[in-house]
Amino acid sequence: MYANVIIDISHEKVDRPFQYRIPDALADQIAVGVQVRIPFGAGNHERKGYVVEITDRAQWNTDQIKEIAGVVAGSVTGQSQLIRLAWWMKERYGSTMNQALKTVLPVKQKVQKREDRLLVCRLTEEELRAAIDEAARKKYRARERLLRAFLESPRIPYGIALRQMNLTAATLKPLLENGTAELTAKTVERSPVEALRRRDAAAGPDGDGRGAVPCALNPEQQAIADDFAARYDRGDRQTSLICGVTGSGKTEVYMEMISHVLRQGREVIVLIPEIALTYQTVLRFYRRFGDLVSVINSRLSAGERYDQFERALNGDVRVMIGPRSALFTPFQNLGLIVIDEEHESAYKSELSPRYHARETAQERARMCGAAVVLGSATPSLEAYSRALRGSGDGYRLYRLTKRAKAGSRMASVRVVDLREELRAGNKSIFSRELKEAMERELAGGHQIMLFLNRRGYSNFVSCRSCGQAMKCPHCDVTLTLHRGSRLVCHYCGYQTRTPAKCPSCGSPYIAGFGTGTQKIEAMTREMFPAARVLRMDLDTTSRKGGHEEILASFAGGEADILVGTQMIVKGHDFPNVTLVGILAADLSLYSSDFRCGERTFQLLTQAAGRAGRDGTPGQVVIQTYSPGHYAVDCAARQDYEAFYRKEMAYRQVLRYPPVCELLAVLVSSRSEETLDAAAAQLHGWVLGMPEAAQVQLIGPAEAPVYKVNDIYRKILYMKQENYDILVKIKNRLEDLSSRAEWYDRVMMQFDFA
DNA sequence: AGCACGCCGACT
DNA sequence: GTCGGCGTGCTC
Repeated sequence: MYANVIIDISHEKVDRPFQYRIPDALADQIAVGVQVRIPFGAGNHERKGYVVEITDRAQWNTDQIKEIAGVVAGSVTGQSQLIRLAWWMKERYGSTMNQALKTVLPVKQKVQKREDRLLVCRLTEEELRAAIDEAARKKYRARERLLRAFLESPRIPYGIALRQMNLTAATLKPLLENGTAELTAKTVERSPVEALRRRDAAAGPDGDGRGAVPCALNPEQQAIADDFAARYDRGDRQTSLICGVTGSGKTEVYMEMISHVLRQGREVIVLIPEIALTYQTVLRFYRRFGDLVSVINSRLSAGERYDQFERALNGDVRVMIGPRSALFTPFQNLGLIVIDEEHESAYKSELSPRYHARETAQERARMCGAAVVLGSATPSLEAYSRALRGSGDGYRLYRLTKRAKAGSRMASVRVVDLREELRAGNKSIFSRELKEAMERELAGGHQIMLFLNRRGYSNFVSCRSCGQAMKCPHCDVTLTLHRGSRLVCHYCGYQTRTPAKCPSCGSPYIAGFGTGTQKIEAMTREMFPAARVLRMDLDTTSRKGGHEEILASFAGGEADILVGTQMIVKGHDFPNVTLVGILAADLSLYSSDFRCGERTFQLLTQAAGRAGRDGTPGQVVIQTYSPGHYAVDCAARQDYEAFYRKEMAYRQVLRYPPVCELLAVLVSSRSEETLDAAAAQLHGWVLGMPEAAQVQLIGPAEAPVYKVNDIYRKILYMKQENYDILVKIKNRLEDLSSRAEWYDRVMMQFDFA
């Protein structure tokens, strides 16, 4: 017997199967998907590879075929379906087979015991605060950070997991010696399900966990679940799109569908964007399905993730919840894939293969006869247009129009024109209307969320004399001002201090511009000194668990105002929030991405949905310089249909997806001349192809950020209704460029939008 | 990717 | 005469 093996080298030249003999001793261990050790090349160096096929036919001179040296310990067997999925991904997204296999097949890492010891603080709160002040005064930065972590740790009073912080022995030792802190042998649970069980021991799942007690659905929800079940039973596997406003109870419908599929002995994958994958979300599934549920998230180590996959393979787990990568859970009899918040951009991978979870889920489902259910309050144009198409390759559209909770009303939304404010002499970041509303709600003892859509816009420093902005020496972007006077490049990580004099004109008048969350927080405190303000952004959540801690403390009423970026608007329930302020709706509106209108609409709609969910009427104030823009206007009116028609018209005119397929070819090089030559040649090649007349070519033009890390970048776009034609062109370009003179000095990346 | 083979310049 | 530069080509 022979095994066809993909060698673990991501290079086009060796990205094809190599055939090896299976020694008798290994015959029972080798199956498709197994990782093997094989001698490779003239030096017979041992490398790893994936078995992708087993055959009794030698496709090579038998005397030249080498033997498999061994099986990599603990590799997964029998996932031929995932191998086929990897092949499809390689073809669809243009990666190497090796890269596709790596994303699809879990690899068993050394299962390192993650026995975190707990560091417990022995001080009272008062003493702790004093100790923090002292550390701050003496400028013991590491110690201050550690002591603050105690204070901010709500789960176990003043206890933190040791590995949570990068502690140096020098910091820790004095604290242990003077009795400030103590190390306990108690381990901290790493597996989210373990942690869940522990934290929810009292609540427990309803019923016995197997087909447990369902909660009552309203007639609308029930009708959808029934229709789905009927279709499922007669083998109809058309993709479903559930379109329902925030709070309309999509999750209950998913659970009913999941129940139905589980009863047929099949398994289920539920995809949720990482950012919404919180304790509360998972708890709902756990309550319904108990031990059948498992969760994976990015915080799990590779080994822990593997453990969860192994449990799925053994049948110990039958519902897997997780982000994009959970799609590759090795279930044997997968019956349903649910993708919640289908429109989220997190479903598109940034790494090669740059797959989209929605498309890949549909392919996986097709392979094993499973159904796909998508859900969103603001569906992607791709999904909604297919839902409107109906039969054929269209989706089955279900609508949830009522809010599930009785008495909850939609928020009232007001749009404030910031240009008017400026004309009226108000230069503050708070419009008069927002300020008044905030004062009113604070007086009423309610909570407020302030949302800053900061993407693509942040603090920068410029010279007031010559107007020159401080730029990264390696990239074509302005540097972002961080805490203190640190200037950071968000593309390459370059850091510097704010110079004392302008580097181009020598003027000492240098100042920060723009508005970041830190600044908003400071201004909020200034304007409302009595209010307790909490900030949530990348800086405050970078620490593990920081995200949930902040949300938990806000939900617990420990603050009146929460200031933050995108992450505060994603699927959290704060019953006491009656006012949501969107400080600058247009910040994401004018980027160079053709989806910026869609993103803005989704973000604003979601932010607006945060207010007034529990019977208390909610208000939303949207501040903007573009009150007339349809993305802002439609979001204010909570009118998805109107937005869809406008946006679709725009895509139609400019032939953007989903009207057309779009292929972006990103070429980059250290040398501008080489880049120009390569881009020009690519352009020429496309023009010379027989399909040239049918594709719309744009560029090559400089990429939105032309230089990153001292590497120059250009983009060439191609539009075509027929996806296969673009793939053909892509393959031909790859082939031609591999023989080009500049091949090893130019990077090429293909991305299907 | 890595490693061999192979064909031309400055050294014991 | 030989050691070593890295250009081209192959890997089951």
